[in-house]
Amino acid sequence: MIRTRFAPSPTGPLHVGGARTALFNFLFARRYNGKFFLRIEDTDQERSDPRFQEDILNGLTWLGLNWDGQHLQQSLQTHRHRTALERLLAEGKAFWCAHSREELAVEREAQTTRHEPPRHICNFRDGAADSAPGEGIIRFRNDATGLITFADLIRGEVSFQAELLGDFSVAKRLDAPLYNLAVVVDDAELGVSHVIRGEDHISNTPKQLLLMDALGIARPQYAHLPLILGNDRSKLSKRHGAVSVNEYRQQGYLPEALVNFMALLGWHGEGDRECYTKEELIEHFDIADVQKSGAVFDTTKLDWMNREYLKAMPEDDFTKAVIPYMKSEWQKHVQKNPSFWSAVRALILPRMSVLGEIAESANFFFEEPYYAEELLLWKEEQTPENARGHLKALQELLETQPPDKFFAEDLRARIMPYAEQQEGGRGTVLWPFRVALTGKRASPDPFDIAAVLGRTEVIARINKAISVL
RNA sequence: GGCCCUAUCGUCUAGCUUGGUCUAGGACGCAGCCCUCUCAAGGCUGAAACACGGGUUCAAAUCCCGUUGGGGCCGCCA
Repeated sequence: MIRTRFAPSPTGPLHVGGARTALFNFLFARRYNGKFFLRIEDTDQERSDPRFQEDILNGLTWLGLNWDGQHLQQSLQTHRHRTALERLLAEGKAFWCAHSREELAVEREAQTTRHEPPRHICNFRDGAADSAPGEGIIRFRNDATGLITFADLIRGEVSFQAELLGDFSVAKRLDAPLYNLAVVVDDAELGVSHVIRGEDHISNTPKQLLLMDALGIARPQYAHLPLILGNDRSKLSKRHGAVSVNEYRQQGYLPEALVNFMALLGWHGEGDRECYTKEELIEHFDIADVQKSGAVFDTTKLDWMNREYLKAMPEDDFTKAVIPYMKSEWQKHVQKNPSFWSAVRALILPRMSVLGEIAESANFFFEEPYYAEELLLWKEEQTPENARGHLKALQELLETQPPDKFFAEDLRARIMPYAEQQEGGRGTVLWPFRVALTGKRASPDPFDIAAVLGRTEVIARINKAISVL
């Protein structure tokens, strides 16, 4: 049975790199009807924060990456870590090291200047007289020689020289395990069959392998995912901009789009297909199809993908999703006027990448626009007098337009013949018309907008524009 | 500095296992055209890549070696 896990540390909000790792673990487990677990690695008391844990859980839930059973809290497992440590100590496979951080730093620096591999071969490893149990930290006594090799599902065979690892640390105290030890013990406890994690963990793997051998734990399969990169091709981090899942959620990206996009960062299915639902991803995902090299997180493609998902969304779902991004007055207006909203939606949808843009792009449907006089003038050459004349003509045409014939096509049929005849072209009429309604350089077609706004409001806005000129 | 990973358009990638069908395919973005009062959407067209050098071979993006570039890790963090 396939068993995977996502094991984030709650030292920051869920970021896209972590989310992608979680996604691949999730897909792999679901693909083979296995289990996907979530374990919070909160052994670092200093840096762990329950608020980050909250953010991680929320983010995964929002993305639809549901894990099996209750999530695990690593800090609650320390009795198991302790048992493992005591066993290693008793068998002479681990020892207490009393070196200070300063001493270790000096040693490392000297090794670097001598071009030697940085490692700590500890002189307390044989239980030197001046090292007392309980003093300093616990290290693994690394007597391994030769190559440590493991098969990576993505990269093939990966080997390390055992001697280069030195006597690495495994715990600060008996009840304060360090990462490598905790991971090994907890993965064994969960029965994890496949460790799927970021490539940045590849150099931890030989240490974990050594610990597993010492503890008599069977090795899982490994798959080290390529890293998600920033624009400068270094590991994606805060300085690259928005990296947390929550930030994307707040901007109005859809979870389906983000999942689809993240899946394509390092994975590619058959043929030219780009769009996959979560279920389709589960069906098609194969760890062997994962790319080896890092992928830049380029949000322009995410924007496109989000637009595709937005356009494909059922109307009610879209409404539900976008409402939180509107002012409360707008929300009320939408709820009271379903046909109005339906028309607005059709006009703004093709112009929208993320839900949060609604505040900017749809304001004129809900509020009277403000604009500078010059904006009403079509190109530089139109005079205010000319524009005012056209607006007055529009006003008359609209006032004589029957209120029940105020659809976009009626208005077009009524106004276009007038606009066509004008010397500077139809723009001299249509541009001031559109600006009077929207106050914007860029917007949907004025006839469509006028039909949505209704006769009274349209005439009022034209009058206002006339008074401005 | 040591170790490890990696290398196809600007970006995400297909192709590499089983050399020839690759004048290297798709998507995003970009440019142009159509549509058009504007901005989108939509339609059409286009520019754009096998890091380099050696081999092996009749033939290499595909196999081998080397170089260079990029990245990661080197914690009493995870």
